[in-house]
This record gives sequence, structure tokens and C-alpha cells, in this order.
Amino acid sequence: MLADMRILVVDDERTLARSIQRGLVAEGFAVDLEHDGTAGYERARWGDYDAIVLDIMLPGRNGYDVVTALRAEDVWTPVLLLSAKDGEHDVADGLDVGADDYLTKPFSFVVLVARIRAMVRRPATPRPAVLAVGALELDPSTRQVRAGGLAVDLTVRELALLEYLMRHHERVVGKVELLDHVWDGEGEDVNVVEQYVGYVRRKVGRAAIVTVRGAGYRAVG
Amino acid sequence: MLADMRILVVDDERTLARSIQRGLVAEGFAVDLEHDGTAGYERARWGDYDAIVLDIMLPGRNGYDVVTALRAEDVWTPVLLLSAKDGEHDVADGLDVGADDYLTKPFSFVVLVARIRAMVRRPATPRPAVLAVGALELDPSTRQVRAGGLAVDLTVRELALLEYLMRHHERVVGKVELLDHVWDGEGEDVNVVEQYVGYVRRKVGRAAIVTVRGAGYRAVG
DNA sequence: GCGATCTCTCAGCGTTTCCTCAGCCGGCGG
DNA sequence: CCGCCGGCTGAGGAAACGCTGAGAGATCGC
Repeated sequence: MLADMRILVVDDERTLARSIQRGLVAEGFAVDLEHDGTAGYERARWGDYDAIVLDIMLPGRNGYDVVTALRAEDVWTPVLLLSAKDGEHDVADGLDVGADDYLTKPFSFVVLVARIRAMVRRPATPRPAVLAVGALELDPSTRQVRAGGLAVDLTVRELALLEYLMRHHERVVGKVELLDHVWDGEGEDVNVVEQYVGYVRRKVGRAAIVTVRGAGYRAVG
Repeated sequence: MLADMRILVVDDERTLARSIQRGLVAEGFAVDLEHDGTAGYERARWGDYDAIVLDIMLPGRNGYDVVTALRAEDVWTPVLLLSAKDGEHDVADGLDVGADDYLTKPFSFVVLVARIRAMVRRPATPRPAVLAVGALELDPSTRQVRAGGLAVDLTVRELALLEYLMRHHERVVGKVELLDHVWDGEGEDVNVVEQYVGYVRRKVGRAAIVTVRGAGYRAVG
């Protein structure tokens, strides 16, 4: 079952990288090492791996960057991020950006293996290039938005807001959550969110975003 | 964000359990203690916790056993296992059986807290998407409720009440218990509960919630 | 430097929601 | 038969919630 599972490990702490490699090899994986972001990215892009273990803090380009770039290049190899800190935002951001899982250092080796196995087992869900919810379409790469076929112009904030709502349209998204992810500020007033929901509604149509009183908003197109 | 995070700690080493409790309380969690597997299981099953810290070696039933039983009962509260030995296999077994994370004793308290936070944050274990009791369906993520197929609109309080009743539909739920869990207030009047049961009944149908005189309510759909 | 654009704060408004109060109903025990 | 207790519900005021117009800084291009 593990025959021919190829894993790329990108971490600049060479001792740690080595020991991860040794451990994974003992588990039957074929493991390649890389020690900086740029090289890691190139290798991940062409290397045909089954999984990538990626440190966030890296020389060259950081982990988020590498994942974003890979996903933009249509490389959907499962990525497990290694994070030195355990602040909430970096983890959430990593997952947002297209990583599949994460671990906080220091981590247990057994857990690492379990996570990798789970990740590989689980069918990779390539994110579609453009988001579509009902009559709404949003292409993150070109920043173009169409509502019911016709193009609308959104400012940066408006777009970020709509994109987040569309990425999570299957559930109700709370205002504080939006504040966290779209405004990445802490002590702000949720009224900004309301104001911007208003702006977006005026541009894409009132019905595209429904208010769920006491809970938040939901994109329905 | 930590407001109202309830944690159950099950460990037969009372000194250790106490000190974990003290530490977690200082971190802003509400913590209950239990010292053997059987009691721990019962409490975990009914207690509506946000996370469970569970020793593997326990009198009564062991940790694996408890997790397995909980998962079988459809309780998906995140579980962190505490293992005394650090052979790898027992840990892997624990994760296989449905635990979310584990720590080997002795562990650092900071790590424990970080793991708990991570566990609670991430929807690791698949919680079944919708609750269903008789003709009632409730989807917590979209906050949608259907009674006999047709959608009904509930306010925040009404929804919380119905959700609690549905999550515990196999037994009668007392008014004071509802006051505790749905209103998280102390010295309130149970009349609020009666009032809201009335509201919900009007919306989802009179028969969905039966009154058990002198005892409380029960969701039957 | 100056206007245009964008972002965010503030205050006010109408509406919904929440909770309290008080009266009502109905079963049950005396 | 009557009174009591537990449960139910209509009414209404207070508070919370969500939306929006106005406008002040900030930023950017010209």
C-alpha cells in the first residue's frame, strides 16, 4: 500500500528535516529533502509527489507563499504545513490558502505519520479556478466578478468579503469571523462588516447575500 | 472566544487531574473532573463538552474503550488522549479508534493548552451534518430547520433550545438544565423556558416537543 | 497639490428579539 | 367540589440587531 509513496519535506532546520526523513523512510515512504522555499517550490511543482511537508518559516519564500503559488499553478498535491508558532491566524491562513493540514512544532512523529496517511488517503479536492455560487461568479486570479452574467467592479475589500462568503457559502459566516479573515484586525467594530455587506449588495444584487439574524451572512447568489 | 468552553478531564491520578484543572481554569476554560472510565464515559456522553482530556489507563473502562463507545453513540466531542507509556502503538491505536490527538506523560502544560485549542478550533472529527428527530431536521452549520419537510425560521434562542432538545432527544430534559445550557444564566426564571417552548411549538408543530409534567420536555419530532 | 477613490467611524432609524409580568387553564389531591 | 400547583400564553417595554447616510482620513494617480 505504501509502495512508491513519494514525499517531499521542506524545512530549513536540517537536523529536524533529516530526522523526519529517516522516520518516514522507516515507515516505507520515499522521501526527498529541500531546505528553502524557492527550491522547495520548484521541486514540488515538477516532482510528482504524493504529499508535501512544508515548514512555514523558510528562507527564500515562506510556506504560505509556496502553497499559494502551487495552487495557482494547478498543483494539488496534499500539503501539510509545519508551524513554529501556534497563533490562530497563521494556521487558519494556511488552510485558507490551500494547505490540507497543519502541525505545530514541536510535534510527535507518530502524529505526523498519521496525518500524512490521512491526507494521502483522502481524495484531493482540486479547487475550481473560479468560484460560483448561484448567479455569482468570482475569479480570484483575475479579480473579476460577474453577477447574473454581467461584470461588476468591486474594490479590494468588497472583493475579499465576497470571496470569503463564497468560499464558505455552505454555511453561515459570522461577522466576527469575517472581521478576522477579511480585515485581519482584532478589536474592530463589526459595523464595518455591515457597511461593506451593504456596498456589495448594491453592486451584485440585494439577494446575493442573505442576513441570518444573530448569526451572520450567507452567500446564495 | 474561550467564553463558555467546557472541558472534561478524566484521569485517576487525582493530583495530576487537579493541577490540570487549575491550569485550564486559569486559561479561561470551565473544567469538570472525573476519576474513572465509567463515570467519565457517562459524563462525556451527556455533558455537552467542547473537549475531553482522557487518560488511557483508567479504572472502570480504559481510554480507548471510552472513545470507541462515545463515537459509537454518535458523540463527536474532540478527545485528547493522555498516555503514560510512550510506545508508539498504543498512540496510533488511540487515533485509529477515533481520538483527535494525544499527549505522552509527562507533558508540558503549555503544549496541552495549545493542543486543546487546536482541537477545538478544527473540525477534525466528522460531526454528522444534520440532526434529525422524527420529522424534524436541524442543520447547525446553515442554521436551517425543517419540520415535516418544510423550512421554518427560528430566532437564535429558539434554535438553541430546539437544538439542545434534539441533541438529547433520547431523554427528558429539565427546565433548569435548559436554563443552564441555552440561557447560560443562573438566577433566571424557568418561565422563559416555557415561553420559548411555546414559541418553538408554534413554528415547528405542537407535537414536536412533548411536556413531561414535573420533569421537563422531550423532542420527539 | 488636488480631485477621485477607497476605507472606516459615527450616529440615528426601524425592526426584531428577548424577557417579564400577570392572568388563565387544567389536572390532581384533599 | 374546591383550591393549588405546574404549565401555558398574550401583552408590552427594553434592549439588541442590522442597515444606511454622512463625512473624515488615507491613498493614489495625475
